[in-house]
Amino acid sequence: MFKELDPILHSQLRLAVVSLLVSVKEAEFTYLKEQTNSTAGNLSVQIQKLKEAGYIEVEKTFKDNYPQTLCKITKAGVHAFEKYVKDINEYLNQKNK
Amino acid sequence: MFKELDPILHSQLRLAVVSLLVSVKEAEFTYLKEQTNSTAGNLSVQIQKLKEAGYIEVEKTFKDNYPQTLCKITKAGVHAFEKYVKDINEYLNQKNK
DNA sequence: AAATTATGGTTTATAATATAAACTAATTTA
DNA sequence: TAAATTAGTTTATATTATAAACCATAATTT
Repeated sequence: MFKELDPILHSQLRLAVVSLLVSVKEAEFTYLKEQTNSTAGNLSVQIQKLKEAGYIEVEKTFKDNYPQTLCKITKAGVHAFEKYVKDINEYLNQKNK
Repeated sequence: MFKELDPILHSQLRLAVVSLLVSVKEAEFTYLKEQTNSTAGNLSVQIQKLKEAGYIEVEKTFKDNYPQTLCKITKAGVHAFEKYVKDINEYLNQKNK
């Protein structure tokens, strides 16, 4: 009845990041930091974990002389997100059947 | 944009328990254990936390000579659950606006 | 040009969490 | 009466999330 919730996504900040990347397709570190209201340290760690899980790709370049970390979601990331949405909805909707 | 997710409810087992109690209104420990596929230890701890948060009420009685732990949701619990559902939906729906 | 501040992060330390394992206490069964 | 079952609780541990501290380079100020 209650399916296991993907522990990679069942984390407030990682879920927010993936949620953003699903719609945006590509985003900078600073953009994600602003949108999620997170600290740089926390975001850095969670981006690493999402990368290790294969849910996002991270590209490090330079922009206007400053380092730039670009994140984009992978197919696995999209699939995992969609599954998470389905799974958690069984917890949220009264139609727990 | 992304609201804080109530840390009491943003936990797989506690969310499952509250989700059940919202519809069932009252349930035994053993019923919750079966429905959530949890271990007794884990469930015991999470029930304590939900009780401390004021989200559920716990009544301990005896039934057929065995101890029986009855849980029912409180008004605060219902409100918190409804808020959590609203809040996490902003993470789940692409209409992040 | 030296010192200071800002940018864009990473690494480390810590506190909180989730979970399983071990335990308790009473009851039932063999 | 010994073993197993029921219904939990407590304790220990491993994982997490998070903030604090740190690092390197660039830009700015004096």
